[in-house]
Amino acid sequence: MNTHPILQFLNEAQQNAVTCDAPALLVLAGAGSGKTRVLVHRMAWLISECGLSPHALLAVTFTNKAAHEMRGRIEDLLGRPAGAMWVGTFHGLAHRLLRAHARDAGLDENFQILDSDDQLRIVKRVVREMGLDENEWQPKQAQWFISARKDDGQRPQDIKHNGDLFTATMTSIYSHYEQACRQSSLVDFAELLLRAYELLRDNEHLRTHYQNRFRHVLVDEFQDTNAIQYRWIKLISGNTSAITIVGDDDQSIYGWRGAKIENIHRFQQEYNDSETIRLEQNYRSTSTILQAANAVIANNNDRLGKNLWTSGDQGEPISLYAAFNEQEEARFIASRIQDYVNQGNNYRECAILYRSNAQSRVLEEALLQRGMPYRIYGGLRFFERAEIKDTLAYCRLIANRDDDAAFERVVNTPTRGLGQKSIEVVRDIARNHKITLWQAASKVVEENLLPARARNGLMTFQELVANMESETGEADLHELIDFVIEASGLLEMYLKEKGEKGLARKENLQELVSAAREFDIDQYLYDTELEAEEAGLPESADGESGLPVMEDEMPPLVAFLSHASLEAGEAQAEKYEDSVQLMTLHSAKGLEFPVVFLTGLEEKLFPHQMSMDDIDGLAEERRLCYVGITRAMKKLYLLHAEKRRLWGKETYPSISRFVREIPSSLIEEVRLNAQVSQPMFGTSSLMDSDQGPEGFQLGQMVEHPKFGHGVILNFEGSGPQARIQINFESVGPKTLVLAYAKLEPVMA
DNA sequence: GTCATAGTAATTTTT
DNA sequence: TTACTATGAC
Repeated sequence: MNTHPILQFLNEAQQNAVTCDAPALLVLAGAGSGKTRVLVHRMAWLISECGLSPHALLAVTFTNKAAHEMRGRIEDLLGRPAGAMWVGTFHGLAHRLLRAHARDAGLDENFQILDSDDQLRIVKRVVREMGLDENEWQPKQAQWFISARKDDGQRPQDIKHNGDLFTATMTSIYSHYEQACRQSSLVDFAELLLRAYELLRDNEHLRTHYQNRFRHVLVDEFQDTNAIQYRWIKLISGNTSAITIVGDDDQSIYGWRGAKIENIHRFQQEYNDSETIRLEQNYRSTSTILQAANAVIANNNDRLGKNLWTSGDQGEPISLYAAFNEQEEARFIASRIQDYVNQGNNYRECAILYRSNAQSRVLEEALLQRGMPYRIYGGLRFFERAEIKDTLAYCRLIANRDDDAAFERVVNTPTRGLGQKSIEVVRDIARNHKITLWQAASKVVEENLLPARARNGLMTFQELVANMESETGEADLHELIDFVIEASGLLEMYLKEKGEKGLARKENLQELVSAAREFDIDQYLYDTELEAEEAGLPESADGESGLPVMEDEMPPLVAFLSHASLEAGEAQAEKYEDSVQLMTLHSAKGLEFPVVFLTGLEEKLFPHQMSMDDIDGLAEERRLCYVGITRAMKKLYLLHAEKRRLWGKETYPSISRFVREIPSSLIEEVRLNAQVSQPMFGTSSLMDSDQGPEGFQLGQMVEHPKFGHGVILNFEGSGPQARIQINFESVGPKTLVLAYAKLEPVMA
């Protein structure tokens, strides 16, 4: 056992991962195996033992939370600030690159970032301006199309539609949308990544610079990377930098968002000198819980393979409860939590997880009824609130009059007599002259193209924005925002809202001012830190190559606006109160709780209807289930309802296949009168493997005499009753009685 | 410009 | 069922 301080308290696999000197390292880290710890310790190791400067490290994560945590922990470990180290999210780092080299990236210095809300507005406008029917060509769908293509690295000209009307139209919308963004100097989230990639790809000078600078690139949650992120990582690390990726193929749950689980396989192929280290010892859960998780995930194909184990106790059995309906499910949970808390524990140790947000209401009601405190994750975040976005829209116009998204948002907020008609006139002018809305508005005013009232409204608006700028020329950021809130009339408008709402909005606006004040200070501290670090590093290539360092001259307002888009803030406050935690399975990833309730374990709900028809969707649902199970430390409850109201209709769902994939020996069924017994559901349906009755396997390709080829999705029952669900290429999913189905396996 | 009503669609979410 | 959008009446 190595006793180096950095390696203390790490197990052997963790130590190997920290000290590995292969040029490319893949760490397959199971749930609860100390993934972040390894990453942080490896960075500390590289700095203190391998002599790398913090300047030469690049660490990438997906969420701001993870990035902050990583930076904090590495600074703790090193005992000093690591300002010069690039630690951030893909989007944050891409943004940083684009700010530093805006010109080379073909962007305006003052470009701003669109969040998905703003993006949708622009897409909507584009669709309308193209004269397309919004019902036939839904903006939401177009937005999705554009993002998906960008995530895949495709520009409109790269897309081949082969006469396909859908693709052709969508591509055309994409193209028009791009133009609109360019005109307004706006960049959406996917664009940040794509643009940053293209910047390095097309600019050899910059590429070489960054490849030389970053001697070691580390990526967290690698299973969540999309195509363009992978390519960006490859490009920036070049052929000479070392690379460490950490991930877990079994926890890939964002395939629907463009994440490519195959990137892990690709990495192994493309870096043929790579080494793979598995972290399989789990420090979180009881062995019962781990066995259940392992059994479920074993039903997936194409895994890299990994078996979690623990040296800990077997712990309590998993409780399975069949509720009458969703209300009863909720009441049961509430009463169990009550019992748990009465034994001297805290609410915050309990988490209720569900597949879709719609399920949360009934759960909330049950908790409310008992007066139990709870907190829901997800929902509107601070910078997404209407009042905040309105205020920031004014700020964006101060920084850049050509920001059409901001213009549209507040040109008539608060109302100043500009209805749809008037705005339509402005839009027309803008489109016909290929100018921005602000420029078009000026033209409308000058040439008197609108009735007096509307014309006055436009003039007032333009003067208002101009005044805001001149009045606050020398002011600090928070003073500017304070001024905008007042002068725009937004405060007055919101205070008129009835009930508590107006007051809450006012508080949020005040909160925005304090956020701006803190941002001023942070920004100042960060800059000085950075300079100090850079100055102390003579080997830095920045000076001699004439490349700008970072954030050299970003105006505070532009910096703050970017910050607001990139870090939407916490979803809900009051996080210090002891409360039950409610969230979707997706948002539970990365968290852990002593007691976990997995709700709605029913076919069509979990696995969800929309993911049931193909084997990939099903595999992702199963991974989601794996994530859910592995959140639990001590006690896991599985719940399903026999009757559930779904969209106003009563349904009688059957128990989720995932429950049946857990060995029955790990489960005890909770009966209504609180007695406990062994599981009762059909002895044979509780199968401990993915083996079908006749040796067929889930995901296997089979041939049916009538329906042709299809993939096996599920088995139900056994004996003469046994049925099998297959997704046929010709007719889609079908459930057949196995005994009559005359299936033949098909060799791949 | 605001309010009421009808119609529609309905995972998962971060940046 | 609900929640959101679009439309039409005042």
